Amino acid sequence: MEIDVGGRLRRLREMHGLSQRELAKRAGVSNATISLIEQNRASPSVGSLKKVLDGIPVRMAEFFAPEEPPRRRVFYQADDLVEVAGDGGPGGLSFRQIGRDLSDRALQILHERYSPGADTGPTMLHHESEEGGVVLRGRIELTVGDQRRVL
Amino acid sequence: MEIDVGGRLRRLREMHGLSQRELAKRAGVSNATISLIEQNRASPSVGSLKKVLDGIPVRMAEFFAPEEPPRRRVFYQADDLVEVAGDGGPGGLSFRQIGRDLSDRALQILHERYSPGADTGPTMLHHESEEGGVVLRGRIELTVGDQRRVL
DNA sequence: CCTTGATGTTCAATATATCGAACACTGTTA
DNA sequence: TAACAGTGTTCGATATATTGAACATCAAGG
Repeated sequence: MEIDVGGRLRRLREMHGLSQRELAKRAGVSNATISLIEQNRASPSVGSLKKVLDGIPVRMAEFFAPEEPPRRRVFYQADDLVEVAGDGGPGGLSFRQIGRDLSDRALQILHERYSPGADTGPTMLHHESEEGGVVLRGRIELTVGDQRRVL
Repeated sequence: MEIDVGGRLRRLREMHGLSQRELAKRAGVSNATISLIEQNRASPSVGSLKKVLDGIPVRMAEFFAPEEPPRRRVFYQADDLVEVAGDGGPGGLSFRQIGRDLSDRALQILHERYSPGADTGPTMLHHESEEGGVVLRGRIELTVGDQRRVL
């Protein structure tokens, strides 16, 4: 997934009615730098980009925030599943989450795998929401509140 | 206004349980690069930073967003599975529901099985809620709104 | 004790970003 | 016409980011 840094910068600059030299002066960089960045002939350092954006002014998070997610993602491939457990390695547990960004979702779905003997530690996990699941293979001991079962 | 890129990267990396070398390998950069960035001894190019963040994974806008995205956690519980599809027979489809009484629940979980060639009929199923799932075995064609995919 | 494997750091070599100065082009004006 | 002031681009020199290999440290076994 490429980011058209140059294109975004050029659009922003022109939107604010600035020439490359004006912006360069405000940002404390050379006009050549801005030209090269806008042509994507150089990938600016974070520090430089920050200086340039401060001259417009635009904040970093704004700059990288997509204008609008073109379309809500509905389908995911097996390799789009995001490992959200601490250790994804073959020794521990694996929680693979459907979708990367859940910020506008009410539902989180995980595909979980526990190696034999693995557990989630001595402290109870807790959250303000409902939760349910199906054991597909193997046996697991589960504690919910004061109830405990092996499934 | 300075941005502690190194500190943020280090915190993110450790939060995900990755070593500098592991992350470097995923990102396609050298471990030295990550070390220098985390010490703020180098201001990475946006191209490099993008590669590194993709290895975690974290998006640029997230990385530069001042506030942290809310984290959610999940674990699970089990019960009797209740067949809720019309025909539970060996010829059609099978929807097995977690839990018998959903009257005080916000969440319904189903374990679904489709025989080869089975489908849900010509009329779209619809409901006012969010829905998600994982294909465990086989291939299925899915239509959501105007998007269609074979998973 | 001595390995082995993992960690993060440092260093010289190389790739790349950035600078200052030139270039080419446009429109304006004398 | 010539001279000028503005634009964006390109070029060689320099600063910086990035690399690959080394280094130092620590924990686990033998």
